[in-house]
Amino acid sequence: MRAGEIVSVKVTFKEISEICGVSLGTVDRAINNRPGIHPETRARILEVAKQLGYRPHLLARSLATGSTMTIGVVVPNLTNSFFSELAEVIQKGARRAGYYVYLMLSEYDSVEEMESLERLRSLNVDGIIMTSVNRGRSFDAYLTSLATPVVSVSNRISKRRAWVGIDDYSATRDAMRFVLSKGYERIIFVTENRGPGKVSNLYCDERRIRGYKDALQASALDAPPTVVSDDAMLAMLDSGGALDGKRTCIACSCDEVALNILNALRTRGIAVPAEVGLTGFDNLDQLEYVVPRLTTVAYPMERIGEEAFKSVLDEINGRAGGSRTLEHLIVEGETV
Amino acid sequence: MRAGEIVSVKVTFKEISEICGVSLGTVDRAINNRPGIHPETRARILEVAKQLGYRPHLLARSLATGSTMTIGVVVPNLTNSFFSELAEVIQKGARRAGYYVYLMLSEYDSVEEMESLERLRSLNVDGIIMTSVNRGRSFDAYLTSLATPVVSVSNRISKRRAWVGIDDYSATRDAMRFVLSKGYERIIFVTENRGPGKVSNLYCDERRIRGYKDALQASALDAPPTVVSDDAMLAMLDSGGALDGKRTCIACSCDEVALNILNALRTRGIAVPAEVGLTGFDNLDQLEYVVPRLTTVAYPMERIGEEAFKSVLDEINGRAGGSRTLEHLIVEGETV
DNA sequence: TTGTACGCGTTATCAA
DNA sequence: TTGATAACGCGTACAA
Repeated sequence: MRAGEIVSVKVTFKEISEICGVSLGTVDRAINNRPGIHPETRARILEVAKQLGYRPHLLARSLATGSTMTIGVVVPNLTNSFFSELAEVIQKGARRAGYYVYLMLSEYDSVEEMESLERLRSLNVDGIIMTSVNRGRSFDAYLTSLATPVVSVSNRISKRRAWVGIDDYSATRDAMRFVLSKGYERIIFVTENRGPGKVSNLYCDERRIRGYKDALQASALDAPPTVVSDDAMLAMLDSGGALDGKRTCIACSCDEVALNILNALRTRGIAVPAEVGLTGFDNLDQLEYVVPRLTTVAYPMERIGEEAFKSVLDEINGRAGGSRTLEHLIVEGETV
Repeated sequence: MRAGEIVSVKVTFKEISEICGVSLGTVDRAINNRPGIHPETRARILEVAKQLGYRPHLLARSLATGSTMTIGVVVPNLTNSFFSELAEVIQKGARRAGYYVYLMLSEYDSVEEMESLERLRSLNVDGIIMTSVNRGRSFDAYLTSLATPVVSVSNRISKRRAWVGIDDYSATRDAMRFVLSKGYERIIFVTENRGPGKVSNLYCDERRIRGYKDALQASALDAPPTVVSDDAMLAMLDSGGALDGKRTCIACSCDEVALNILNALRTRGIAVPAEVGLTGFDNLDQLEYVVPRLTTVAYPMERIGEEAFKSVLDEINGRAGGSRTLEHLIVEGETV
């Protein structure tokens, strides 16, 4: 074995201390750059540690210190790029601050989400950022019982819990007003059907639906608000119920749904926006590649990630995390 | 405090043992369902544990057992949905087997990738799956020094290391043959320029380039193989150098690049495939929303994730992980 | 069936 | 400047 060669044997403070003829405490002082050690001793120990390929045992360290420098991130999936963008942004921010990320997926399943939280808690993560599919007082109490800072993104869990997102209500209302200003006589609101056993009554869905309804009711339109699932919307298109003469716009609760509807419309030979209007929500990166450009609601994803991380970090350090509502913007595409 | 109420105080074997008037060993037998304990004792202990809201301390457990039931996943980013799809698939597979995922991003930076690996090693993950941006014998030796199973996906690291992917060479050659069969007289191959400081000579890029070159050289075409970066390709489009009369196809090393080129062509009013052909590689889910349908190379992402996980799992359990080459398929879209 | 004692690798406190 | 020792929470081998 040559000097400097990387070795695969597990080397701990113990081996180093024996070789150097010092105590564990001194090895610790050298490795972790603590004061109260002779420079020469430190140099000698560090040299040996390097030769042996010493690697700190983070589990042992965390057990001793109580801190893991890790935050948990729980999102429904990575398929919807809203979540993968969010996860990536949080990852980068965390890393800059010396933190790392444990990623868990809930699949829009409330039980899986709870299991994820249990595990993160058992792993002693320092904090958790989640787009929660659970919510309400009892869930909030449960989170509190974790004795770990938890901040939510997008889906508000309760009034008292730190939350970062946009004003979904106003954003949707603004979008609907924009649609109405274009002379549409009817707007159908489409939400995502996530399948059996999956959570459907998400906070941000509700806020968006309310924004839609209020915008409609405040308008001169006589057509009542209509909220349907994406499945139902497709069925309506097939039955011809969607286009009954009135100038109609299909407003989707998120881009993901809007893209699917756009495909369905294309398949059926229905022109957008000539025959029917379409709007989304999120302004996903992938919209860049979709023609026609979707009219949607944009907001700064990077800042959401940053603020969410800042918020957990505050709570980790004993300060109040606090909620932040970020600004939104209507992206005037070509589908309305 | 009511019975059954969730409590936030940290509760360990010690508290439970004191309350129940038994030893730590007995608490362990009850909690971890070990034999050699009186059913009544067990029931009593479990009841108390439940009341107190006991949660296992996974760090302590891992320190004692040496196993974390966690695998590390290192990918460049989550923006390219190839990676987010992969991460999600691995996540699900791991979870089904009782494993969890620690996610790290390398940003196509070889140093960041090494740091990620160091951390995963220090966290004592049981295994690692990565789309490596480093490679070669010395890197392979470094991985071996981690004393942790590492299998690579897509980018092969060395001949001896377990790897899961497709035959990039044949896949690209097949795609090029398909393009040639459509009467194209020239094919330009475009790779991704990941920016300064980022890795560019990836294994799969190289394999695809070779497949491209060999297909061209085996053809009747007199035009020499031309490999350029996406930046350079855009410049060529502006200078008009790309379309000089010959029937040309732009073959991209991945869908991500192809989509960007497609946008560029659209912006410049160049019709696809009428004026120029275009192919991608990966068959990303998001292609579903892009018109015209991109001609590309498809492969089963779920199976790649499954096989990769199966391979690490094998190595974790002391068996040889082994490499697997999965099948690919040319997706005949509308861009050639 | 139950209890004891040691080890996992590190940090932290107190003496020396 | 250094060393010894007790945590941290749990697993495990052995003894009772």
